[in-house]
This record gives sequence, C-alpha cells and structure tokens, in this order.
Amino acid sequence: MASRRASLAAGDPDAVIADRLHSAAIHLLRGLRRQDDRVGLTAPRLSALSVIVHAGSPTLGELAAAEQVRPPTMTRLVAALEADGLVTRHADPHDARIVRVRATAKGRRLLDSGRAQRVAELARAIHALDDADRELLARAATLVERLATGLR
Amino acid sequence: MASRRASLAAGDPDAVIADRLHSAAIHLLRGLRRQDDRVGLTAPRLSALSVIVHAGSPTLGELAAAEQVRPPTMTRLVAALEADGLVTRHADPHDARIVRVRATAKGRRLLDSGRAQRVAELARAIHALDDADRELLARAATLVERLATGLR
DNA sequence: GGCTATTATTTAGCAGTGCTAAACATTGGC
DNA sequence: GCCAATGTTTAGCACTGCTAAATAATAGCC
Repeated sequence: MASRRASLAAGDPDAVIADRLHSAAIHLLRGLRRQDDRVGLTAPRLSALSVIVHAGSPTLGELAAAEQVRPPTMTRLVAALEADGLVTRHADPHDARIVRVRATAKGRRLLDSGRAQRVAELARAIHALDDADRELLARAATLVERLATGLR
Repeated sequence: MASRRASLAAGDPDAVIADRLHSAAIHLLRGLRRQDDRVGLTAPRLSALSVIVHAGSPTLGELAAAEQVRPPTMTRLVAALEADGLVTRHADPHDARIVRVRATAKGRRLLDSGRAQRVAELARAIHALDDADRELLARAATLVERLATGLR
C-alpha cells in the first residue's frame, strides 16, 4: 500500500487529490442523508430551491447550469418543487420558449426555517467559487474524510 | 442574506458547517462523475471493490457497514462486481449463513491500474478517520466547494 | 434432540437522480 | 414566409438506496 501510494503520488499527484475528495464526498453525503429527511426535501431539490430563492427568477436552463445537471433533470426537479407548492413557473414575457422559476412564500419559508437552512445555505456560495490550489485541495480531502467518518 | 447567515451562525455554527460540506460534496461528485467513467465502474462499486481488496475477504454485512449502506444495497453492488468478474463469493466454512467476498486478480488489477486508483485509493483511508475540529471543518468546506465549482 | 429465537443474506418493489435521444414550440435571420 | 437555432419537455434507460418480507442457518433452551 505504501509503495502504491508512493508510485501514485510520483505519477500524478492531482489524481491522488481527486480520489481523496471523491471518496470523502460519497461518504459525507451518505452520512448527511438522514439529516435531509427532516426538511422533507432531497438534497438536489433543496439545492435547486436554494438557487431559485437566491437568484430570484432564473430560467430553467440557468438553473440547470448552476446546478451542473442537464435540462431534463432540472425540468423534473422543478416539477417536484412545483408539486410541493414551493415554486411556480411562468413564461418569460419577451420569449415564450423560456420558463422562469420563482419561489413561493412557502418555498422561501422552508428554506429559511431551521433544518432546511442547514443544507441549503451554502449551496448558493458554491456558485461563486473557482479552482483551489493543490495544497488546499489535499487538506480539504483529509478534512472531509474525517467528517464523513465522524457522522458514522 | 447577510442577516440570515449571521443568525444562523449565532444559532448553530455546527449546522452551518454541515450545510457547507453537504452542498460541496454534491457538486464535487457531479463534477467527478465523468472521471469515474474511465474505469467503467460507478463510484459505489469502485468504493466497495476498494474495501474488498483492502480487507481480504470481508462478509457481505461487514462490507455494508464499512460502506454505510444497508445489506440489500451491498448484495446488489457485489452482484454487479461479480458479474464483471471482479470479485467472487463463497460461504464461510464455519457459518453457512455468511457470504464472504474476495477480489479476483482482475479486480485487483483494475483497482491498481491508473484511473481506478484515482478514485479507489482513499476510500480505504476514510474508515480510519474520526471527527475533525470545527475550524478545520469550516476550512474543508470552503476548499471542497472551490474544487466542485472548478470541475465545471 | 427438537423447537424457537436470532442472525445473515436475498428477493421484491418503490422512489429518486441523472443521462441521452428525440419531439415540440418559439424565435430570429435571410 | 421559411429554416436553422434555441429552450424546454417527453420518453425511456441505468443506477443507487431504502424498507418489508422471504429464506436459510445457527445457537440456546427445555
């Protein structure tokens, strides 16, 4: 194992960093999932709602780009939020092809209230970030791993 | 937003940390998914294979616990790895209820070779970690967010 | 020594996410 | 007015994760 790690590090240090973050993130999400249950929304829906509240009335395509999913996936996420009365959709007055999404009072309330906030608050900040340097990345991986394990 | 963030931080700083990591992890995994494709295994399968190779011949239940999923989920993951010829299953000689899983040479080769290693290497280390302190956690969240966004 | 409770795994079926391909509607340029 | 490009939706797939219930085998008890 030590030799493998050494050869890996020598061959491609960036790959090592990516690996570490990947596994850490998988375990973190598994550990956090039960917390999501308290809001009654899955993580992708909560994350999308957060972006909608933050952005005002983004188009469906903007939303998909912000959340890094394809348009059909966002169509379905928005449909679910709409079915829960958390958002509404309406055509853009200048371009009938475009669908704009807005949060309802209920949607904003959900996002503001306790548990939802826990998961949603930072989804917004993520959109403003850029590449981190290698050292910071390696340290981040270690920290996330510890958290994921700590959650059990 | 500033006021909300302030009130949140004042009310429950731990919740803020959890939120940040959660969103960061979601976006990170989305960004890394395309890298997984190169090995031909999904992340949960690769992660399970990594634990199997590392552990030798864990039982299905041990594997489920290590990966933090329920036994039925692990049954299916192992079945998929077996179908790909990456692992084999056999009954425990002392207790016929138990199924032990072992990696094949092909499975070990896959894990050792290039791209697979990228994702699999750290899954093992995660099991040895414990809670990180608050400050480290907050910094980790920021770093992971940056990475996730940087990946696209 | 056979009954019973417990333990380990599997089967069945559901909900959710994410994808691509293709359909559809609308816009804008020629 | 036609045609290509743009934005969204529909259809259908693969995968993960869950719970509930079935199945199989062990271990304890009388």
